Amino acid sequence: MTPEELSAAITACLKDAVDAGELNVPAEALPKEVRVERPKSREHGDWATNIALQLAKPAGVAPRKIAEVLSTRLAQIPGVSQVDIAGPGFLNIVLDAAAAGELAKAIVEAGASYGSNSQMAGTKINLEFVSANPTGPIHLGGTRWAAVGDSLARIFQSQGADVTREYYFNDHGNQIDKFARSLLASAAGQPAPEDGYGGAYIEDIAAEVVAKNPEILASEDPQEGFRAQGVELMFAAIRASLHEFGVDFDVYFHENSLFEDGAVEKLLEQLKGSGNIYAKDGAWWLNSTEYGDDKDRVVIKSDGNAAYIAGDIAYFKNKRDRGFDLCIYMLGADHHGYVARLKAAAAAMGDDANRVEVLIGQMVNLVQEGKPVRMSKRAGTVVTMEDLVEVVGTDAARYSLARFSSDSNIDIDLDVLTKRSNENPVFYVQYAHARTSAVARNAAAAGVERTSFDAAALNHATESELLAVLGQYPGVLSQAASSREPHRVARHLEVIAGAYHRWYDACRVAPMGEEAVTDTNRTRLWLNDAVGQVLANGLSLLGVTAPERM
RNA sequence: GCGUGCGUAGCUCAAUGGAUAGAGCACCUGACUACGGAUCAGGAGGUUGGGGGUUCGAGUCCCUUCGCGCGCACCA
Repeated sequence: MTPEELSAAITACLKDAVDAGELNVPAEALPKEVRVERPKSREHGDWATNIALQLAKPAGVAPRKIAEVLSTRLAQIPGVSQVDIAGPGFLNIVLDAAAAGELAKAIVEAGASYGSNSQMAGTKINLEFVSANPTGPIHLGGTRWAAVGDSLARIFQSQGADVTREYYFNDHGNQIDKFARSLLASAAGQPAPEDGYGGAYIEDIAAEVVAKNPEILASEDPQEGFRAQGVELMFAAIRASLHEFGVDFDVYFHENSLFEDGAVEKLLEQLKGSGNIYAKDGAWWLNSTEYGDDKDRVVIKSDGNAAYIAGDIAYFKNKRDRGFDLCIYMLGADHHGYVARLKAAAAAMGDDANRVEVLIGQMVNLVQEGKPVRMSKRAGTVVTMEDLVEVVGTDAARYSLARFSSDSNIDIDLDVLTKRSNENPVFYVQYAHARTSAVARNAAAAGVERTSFDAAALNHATESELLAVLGQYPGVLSQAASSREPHRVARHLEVIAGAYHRWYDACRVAPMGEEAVTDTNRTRLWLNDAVGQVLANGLSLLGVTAPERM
């Protein structure tokens, strides 16, 4: 029995009790679904619910009274062996070993689909992340969004959503001009411009452009030549790093394309007629304060040119025209001022601002010897995606960035990265998976096969614990999707790995020595394989491999 | 100044308003000469920055205060 099944059964009991007049609760106070939790202490049973506490106020009855009414009904649920009322009114539930054990078989039979769901089916999501300007390699901050964003996309997909990963490729504007001037300066043997870009990669790209076009410095507009080809090369390098990192975008959207076909101008003309845009001081303004911005923003400058935000509006319209129901933007904390204006951009189109969702993630800090280190090219403390992958590998890099909540700043210690990478919990999880493979190999060698299955044989304390955390996995995925928090998946895998290691320590799968193979051996193999399956499923959502040997 | 996020064990971080606040690392003590010791068992380590409030119940919600990060352009 899974927690979802138990939850559904309790919900039905509650409805029956109300229908039978045993409880007087207004219909609107009844939850659609009763939440079932795993108690921290084993003394509180396998599962617990606080439904009686929640209904006490609307029903106007003491919580323990409600608990008493429900407990007799819950005890009738097949598979439930015991129901206790504890504390202020918690209902603690103990399952039959057999009912709990069935899960092992169900997981193996579900295979890669265990944990999947169709609750987001029919939702077409545009998930935009990274979107770093092609003026340099991807830094640690962008690397974090690559790991988190790609995982989130995979988690959405596991819940049935239709997800497009999108990279907004900014190739229009003066950041790019600075980049082009920097390349030109480097090729001409001059120092980098005042506000330009330095660093070895500029020299490399400039040299590559020159190698391909020996005459470029003497051409009519060398800066334009460096711009066009430099951006191309830089972008190819970024794509290669991302690919190496296991992140491939479905759409690389060029900002330039919004301007080339006059879409922005056309759009601006339309917007002048909408109620969300007004003229003042010779410019046109968007009423972004309506959406929480601290001031309105200029859309068309007094010189008649489009301001940056005009591109955002056009881009949003473009996404909606492509059929996306929900446009999610993952941005760093240095862009949190954008939330209101992106929502205002949607509203300016006459669209629902809730079509826009902005996820703000906090920064990655570098630490060395306990002290913060500023990223500085000069000091050699810029850490790029490639650097990170080179030192710890893609698996450890992705895992260590995805296992933290995006709401927290995270500190990455350069010393830990370079010297003690095996401190990363990814190895704990991967090792557990490799161990399930080793156990399966040994079982096969001993003649243990998944022929018979006796759920009641899974009655050891570590087995009850292991089954419980495996049962929580689908709920964790669902919550990770709805709260947009991939780190929950990683944390839960660590819990499963821990429970597995403890079980391994206590319960053998293969028989010892000359002992005969029993149904217990076979049943435990189901459980072992179920764990391997769940760990593999979860790791794949994080873009991390599940090795059979380490 | 305004906005926003954060503050939890020595360090890095968890904890859909639930019961005794948890892991990893570091430290200490142990484990089957039987499926891989990248493991397991145990110990020590906390006034969840401080102070109020709401609630049957607060690390979590509200107010206040302190500290840190980030942002506050007719730049893109």
